[in-house]
Amino acid sequence: MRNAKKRDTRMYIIEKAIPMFAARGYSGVSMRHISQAVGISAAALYHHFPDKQKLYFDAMAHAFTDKAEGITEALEDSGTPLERLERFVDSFTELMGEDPDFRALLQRELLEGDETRLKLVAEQVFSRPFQAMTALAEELAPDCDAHMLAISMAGLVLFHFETAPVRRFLPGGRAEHNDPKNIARHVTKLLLKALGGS
Amino acid sequence: MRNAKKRDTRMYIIEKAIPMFAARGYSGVSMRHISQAVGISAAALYHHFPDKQKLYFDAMAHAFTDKAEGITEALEDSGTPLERLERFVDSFTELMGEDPDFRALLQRELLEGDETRLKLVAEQVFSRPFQAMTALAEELAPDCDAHMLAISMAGLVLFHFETAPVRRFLPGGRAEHNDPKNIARHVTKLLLKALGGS
DNA sequence: AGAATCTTACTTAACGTTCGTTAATGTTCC
DNA sequence: GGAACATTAACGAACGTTAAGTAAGATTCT
Repeated sequence: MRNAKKRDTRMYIIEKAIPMFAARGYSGVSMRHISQAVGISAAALYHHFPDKQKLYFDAMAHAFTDKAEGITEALEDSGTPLERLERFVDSFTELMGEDPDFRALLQRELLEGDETRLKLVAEQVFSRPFQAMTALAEELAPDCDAHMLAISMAGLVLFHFETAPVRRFLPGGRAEHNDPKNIARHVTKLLLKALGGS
Repeated sequence: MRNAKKRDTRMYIIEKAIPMFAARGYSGVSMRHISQAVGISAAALYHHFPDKQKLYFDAMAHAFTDKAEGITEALEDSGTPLERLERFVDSFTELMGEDPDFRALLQRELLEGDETRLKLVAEQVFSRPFQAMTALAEELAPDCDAHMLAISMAGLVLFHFETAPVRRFLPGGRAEHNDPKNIARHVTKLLLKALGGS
């Protein structure tokens, strides 16, 4: 099948490109770098993508698909608000721990700030889970701004991953602080203290 | 004075380069871009810096100097632990709000992960205030890991700035959520709930 | 069925541009 | 006159991208 072959190569290119863009950013990765990693010529990339921008966009879109499902489920499943909070922290931490490329690409998008791509990220990836997060925030702390509390819940988890490379040079930094299980436990404890005893 | 002149130009280059590197990253900014912004030829840059790497390093070092002072003061001044916590959140939020380039450069360093530069950031910028933060964390919640709690305190503030470009596309996002005063108020409230009623 | 043709997925070679950097050459000021 | 600070011009390499050609497999025609 010609179509199957083409789609295979196309997907293989995307899968090779994702960690490269995650590590070195859009302008830090050249078409020749990608072609070398894939094992084809640079010109061949243009049979699958019209230009570098589209390759990057499609790679990012692929890296972001289906990332929100687990989080949304954890939030929308039955249980008390506090149980759902705990499940959210666990699943969000697990997601960030097991997919560093997703996290890096996300944070690069936040820095780079291209409007089109930010809108894609917001609407296709985070809109639904974030809505569930604000709903949960509303239940847990009606006296807080739900939007801000939802952001705080996510940031609390993400920042521990984001700072991992620098924390080993900071006083008291130990390897176990990078363990997703410990991160989830710490964040859960903190959030339960803040929101549990109302 | 020839020395004064040279240092003026050198400092002017650095001041022009900082926002460019913050916005587009190391590989997204060329020597010609910088020279154009400064108003001299690209070759003239090499009278002040041996190469692009050094220019970037010096620009980063300059962007990071004296950033920790205000935070350290807020943490080490007298007062109850809760008062110091509140002052820390206020001064840290103010710092991030008034210097977006510093924040962007910091987050780029966390992503890019060059060991030498990360060590500089850790030791020259964050070592002392972070030590004060862990000391405060120890006082506020002896049952928590102080290192992790200090990271959480910082991440709680930073993430609201980091997500600003995408939050306007998320449900419930409003402009007032980007106001440093509101961010500080929200974070303080949350942390006081978690750590205040022990 | 088998030759002719078309399509797909790739190649090598090259394009014009931009990159970081250097060389050679003024200019300015003590 | 000699540092210090700038210029213009150019280097080779790498950039994104295009052109032209090829090998193989599918499709069509007789």
